[in-house]
Amino acid sequence: MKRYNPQQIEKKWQEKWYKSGDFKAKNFSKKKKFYLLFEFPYPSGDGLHVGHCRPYIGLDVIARKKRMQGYNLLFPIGWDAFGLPTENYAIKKGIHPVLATKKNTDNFRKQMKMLGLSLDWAREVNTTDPKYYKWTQWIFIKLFENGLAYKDKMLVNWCPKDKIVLANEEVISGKCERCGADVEKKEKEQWLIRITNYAERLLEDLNMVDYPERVKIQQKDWIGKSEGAIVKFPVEGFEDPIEVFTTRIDTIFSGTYLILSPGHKFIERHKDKIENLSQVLEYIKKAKNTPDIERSNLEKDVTGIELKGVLARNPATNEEMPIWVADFVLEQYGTGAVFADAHDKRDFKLAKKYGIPLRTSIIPKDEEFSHKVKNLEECYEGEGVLHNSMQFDGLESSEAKTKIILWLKEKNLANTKTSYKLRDWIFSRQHYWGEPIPMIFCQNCDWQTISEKDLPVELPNVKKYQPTDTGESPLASIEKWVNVKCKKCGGPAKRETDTMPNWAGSNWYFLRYTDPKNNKALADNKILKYWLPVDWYNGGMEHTTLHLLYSRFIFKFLYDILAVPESVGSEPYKKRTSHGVILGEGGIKMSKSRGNVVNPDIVAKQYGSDTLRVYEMFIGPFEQQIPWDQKGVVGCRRFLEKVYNLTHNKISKSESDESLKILLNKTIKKVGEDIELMKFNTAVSSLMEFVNEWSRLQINRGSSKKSGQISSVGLSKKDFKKFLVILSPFAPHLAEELWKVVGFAGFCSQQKWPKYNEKLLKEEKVFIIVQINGKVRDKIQASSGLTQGEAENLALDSKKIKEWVKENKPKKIIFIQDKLINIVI
RNA sequence: GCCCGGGUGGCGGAAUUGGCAGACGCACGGGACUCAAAAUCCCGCGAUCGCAAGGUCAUGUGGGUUCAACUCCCACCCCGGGCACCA
Repeated sequence: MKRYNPQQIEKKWQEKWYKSGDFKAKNFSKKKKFYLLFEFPYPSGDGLHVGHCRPYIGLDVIARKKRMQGYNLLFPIGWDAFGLPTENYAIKKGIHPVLATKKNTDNFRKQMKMLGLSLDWAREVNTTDPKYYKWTQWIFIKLFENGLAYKDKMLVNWCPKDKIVLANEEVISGKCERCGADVEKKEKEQWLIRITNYAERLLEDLNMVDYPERVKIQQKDWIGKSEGAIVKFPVEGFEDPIEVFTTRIDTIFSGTYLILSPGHKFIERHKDKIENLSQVLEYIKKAKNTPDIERSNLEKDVTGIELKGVLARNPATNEEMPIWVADFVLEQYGTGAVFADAHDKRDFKLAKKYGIPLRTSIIPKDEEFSHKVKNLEECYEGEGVLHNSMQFDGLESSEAKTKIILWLKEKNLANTKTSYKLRDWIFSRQHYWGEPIPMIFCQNCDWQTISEKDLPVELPNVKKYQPTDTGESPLASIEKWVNVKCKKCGGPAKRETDTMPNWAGSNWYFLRYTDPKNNKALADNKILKYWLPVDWYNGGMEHTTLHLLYSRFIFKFLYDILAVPESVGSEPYKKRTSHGVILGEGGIKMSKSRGNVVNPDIVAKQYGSDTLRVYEMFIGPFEQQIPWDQKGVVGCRRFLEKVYNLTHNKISKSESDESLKILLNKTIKKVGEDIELMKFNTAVSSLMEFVNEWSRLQINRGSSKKSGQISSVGLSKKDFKKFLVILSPFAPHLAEELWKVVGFAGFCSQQKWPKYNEKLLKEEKVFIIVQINGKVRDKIQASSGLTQGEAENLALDSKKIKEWVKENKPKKIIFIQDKLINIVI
């Protein structure tokens, strides 16, 4: 008997598949299109580990099934290859990043082919390819032309170790996302993108898409919409009032002082009126130099300083209010100023510390607690009933909010206002290995775009890839490249030397897949119209607030400027799912430094790619984190061997055994539904159950093991075909091999996905659970479809039940057909 | 602090959404085959009492709803993730 030898089988089928071109998507095919997408990888020097493989395999299972269901499937692949790791590697080894990228993508490609992924390799894209980033630059130019890209001097997050400006998104609790160093603040000119213009649409349009609820919630939280009011606080002897954003205008009557952020322009503008200016400036200087990590430490004592010599007035009470500066008030949010009262912990703390008067205006429901609040012993931040609030006394917070706004609005002292936490997107990086920003600066004519015909602005060769200590990119040192002529006045001008962040290329790559070779547009309009939107996009949870939000934004922008056909709609991804990370054994993160990385090449070499695929799907719920278990792999190998051994014989029966036929039907239904829900683990286990049953049946038929010729019992040719087809998304190589061995025509991967027979799902014989008072006491076999009366008779007839019931009369009987009967005594 | 997940055998996990808790796989124990081992196959495998039939207890903890709770409600504990002075 032949032995299962995946190493031999797999290579052969991979070659045949890729040669046949079966996985190529066809533009404008009459079949229904389906665009299935996973996040394209960053080709690191370390290669893929088993964790990366999980989403690829999962989506490949879906892809193979969809194709069998008759879809014209687009399942593409590409490389997100700009970025720091490659640059750092270049710096360290002195190898050009282009070469390093080539080496890494070659390795990734080899690994992915080894997994038998049914990708369309003809549409491969690479973000570092000038033909690709020409269009990334084109998008930037369009952003600029539409007033969405601008340069501004600002305090940026500066990583002193990586010497790079970080986006807010790249700062994780005050530390650099990449290297973990404490992030500093530095003032720099930066390109920014007005993503904030799209805040409302990015929020609102979440209603149009099928994303997991937690993804939507994270996006919503990140956008951080809050509705409130701008209130004007007049300042004694000044024309301009201080404006304050608040969501709690119901507490306005307790506002006893104002707090400004250290960078508030009021201070600079009215410095001559501030009596203690030098102390104030010192405080501000200190606050600005405090790293965010310390500023955001809630345990920390609050600090502040009063602006002596200036006073504001509460527009509701008309009382005088001292003006303070405190570092916990943020410049970037709202108006950079707040009114302070007893209903905010920080305001409360600050007032207690410096003896600023406080007053309450909200009473909580709890009576004992409300005493403490009124006596200013405790700070109450919630909503409640108003007091100390003149004509609004006795109102609930929610009602008071609308009424107070109306009242102040009439006096022109307030207006409703919506605020967002989302900030504009810092788009410059001072690094080599990124797309050059296609802009030129002329002293006389200001910033100008590079003409479209001169795109791409290719990355020039440099001697050193390190960023400079001044924070400029290494491009700045190439004078020949930097100095150009202004296209307007012909005078001397300079190129922008900053490059784009990683996200630039990944914002729109899924558009390029539809038409990867186009050199007239980022993609042809008709082709975009055919393929878009992406029907199903899977990716990691870590990209929810970064890549997913950015790419939705860029897509909306492209939609607005008609670079994307209108019929497609303004959301790029119809459905989003996410996968869980695979952890090392023992549940710790897999990482090179821990030395617990499992290489798929080694697993595949030992057990075969199909085993690796099946195991990665079987290991646990797809969207959940799961530790790798090397010992567990063997179970999947045994399963495939069993399939191989069972079928490596003549399959000749014309009709399957009834029980197997029924089970096969159930399995077809279960596997199909589970794949759609990404419940791959239970799909695999139901395939295992089927194979176990089939195998058990053969052995019971008394076939001789000695002869090594297990006669094929139980499964007909027709049903065996169906089985191979539903197995094939998980173990495509084995399915293809057996397809051929048994002598079926064509490729298994080209077959139709089988339909199950609804009639066969209902079993004729069922087990009915008999319970006494909700506890299982017996199971009775009966034909399906029994009525309550029939079931009752059967149940009460049973010996065991008789013993339990004895003389007691049933008080109540609950009956669920074909399932359960519960006798309450 | 706030917002999401999650807690089930020795382990990874199932459980049609309120109806047999522990499918499937690993590990482990016993047996068959073998001179022997590996491989393979069969049996067992939550705890506890019992020779057994069978009983009792058990899904993080404590309460509740229900004929019936892993599933629903309330309170709490623990683990993972996200946000974090957002006015």
